[in-house]
Amino acid sequence: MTDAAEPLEDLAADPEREAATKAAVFTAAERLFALHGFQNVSVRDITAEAGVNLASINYHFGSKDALLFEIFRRRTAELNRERARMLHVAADAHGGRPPVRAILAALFEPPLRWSNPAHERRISVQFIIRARSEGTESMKEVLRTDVSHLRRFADALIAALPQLPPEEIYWRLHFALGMLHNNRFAEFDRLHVLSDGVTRESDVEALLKRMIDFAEAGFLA
Amino acid sequence: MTDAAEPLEDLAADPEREAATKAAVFTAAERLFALHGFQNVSVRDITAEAGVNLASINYHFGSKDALLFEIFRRRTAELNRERARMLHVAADAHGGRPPVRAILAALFEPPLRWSNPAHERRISVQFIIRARSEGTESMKEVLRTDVSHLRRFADALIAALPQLPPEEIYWRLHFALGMLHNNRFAEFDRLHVLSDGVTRESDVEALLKRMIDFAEAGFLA
DNA sequence: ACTCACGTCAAACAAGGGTTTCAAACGCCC
DNA sequence: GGGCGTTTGAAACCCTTGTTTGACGTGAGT
Repeated sequence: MTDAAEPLEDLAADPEREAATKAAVFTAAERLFALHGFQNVSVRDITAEAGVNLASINYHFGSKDALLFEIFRRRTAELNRERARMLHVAADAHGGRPPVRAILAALFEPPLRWSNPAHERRISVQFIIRARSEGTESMKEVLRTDVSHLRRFADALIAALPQLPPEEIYWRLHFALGMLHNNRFAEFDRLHVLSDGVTRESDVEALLKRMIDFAEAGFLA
Repeated sequence: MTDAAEPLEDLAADPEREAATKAAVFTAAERLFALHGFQNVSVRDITAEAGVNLASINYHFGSKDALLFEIFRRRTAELNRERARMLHVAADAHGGRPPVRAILAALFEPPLRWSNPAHERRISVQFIIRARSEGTESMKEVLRTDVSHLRRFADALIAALPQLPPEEIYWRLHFALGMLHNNRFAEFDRLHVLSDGVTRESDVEALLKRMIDFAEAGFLA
């Protein structure tokens, strides 16, 4: 098996000699999984794209599922950290009770900004979104039970909207997340066809504002 | 194994005696696909659940993908038909220009009503939602290019909101659909954990009202 | 120079997948 | 009842998959 005390520091700035092929596998896998789906990518596809040997995945990660899970773990952790940071900043700026709009910004901004075509983490966002619908059982288990991250946002919204019953808040948060998770390449394509090219997904700043406007109105209804 | 050769529900318009096993395969496949995902269900799983021979799928449908596509075709057609009907009724009731709320109701009501635990088509809705994220290439092709159904709703919304630029309408329709497509079993589970059991997905009427309230406010923002 | 841990490589393995085959059984019509 | 197209049954086929194996190369430590 591999080592148990895994250095879970970021792989972007890694000690290049020991983890060269491991990093190559990681990035190639993330890319292929995000583009074609988890089940439609074989370990041979990944190792071919990364230019490494077939056995590398099992040697460095243990199994294909473990590799998947490690990508999932790292990317969701990064996303959650950035979201929590923004929520914290918003709380500080508003005396501990940020308004709905600021909470929604903390929820939407990180994934949206990262979806910018020029951003290095664009593919990571697509990977995370995909994990939600086609993830393995262990990933779904995490998504289902680890709600501590989301609870912060729910609590902030409950504090910002004291006139609404919490049940209503939970549902509206569910709706807002649905809006967000629908931002997949395939859905953009459909929208592009429907609008005859009017909609431009590449303008993420405009999209972010649109999403926040829509969701804020929904919360304040 | 179980009483599988029982479903005498006719298959829309089939001579019922010859298609007994075909119908059994159809319903078993829809159920398993909706519950466990397309790639996680083998033809052996389906034929075992249906209590028919392994070769039945290839004989009656040609291939596993063709079976998938036929279920997809039929269920989306049914859903689109019902939606179009409701939109038509709403248009008649409002002199050809139904308000936003009526349009959203036509969009949300059919899939939501069918999601009622007691409804026979509950599983079909989950199947359709799944097709959007894990469908085969041919299914995605249909979803991407066949936008005639959705165009009716977009046009109705544009007529109902003349002060908004069409681009804005398209995006908000995209958001509304995201809200809807997020209604998967797994997401309900997560919401259930988060809210500590406060939210009840079984109350589809309340959920429908909540969704329409939220989306209407977003459109009128 | 020897050792030994570590990474890499080609090859093979075992399992599961969808599909095909062909004989047997069935249903219907003359 | 006999013929004939259709459906079912059990078995096999063949390909892809993830994983494992054991040899080989490398490089630092003594």
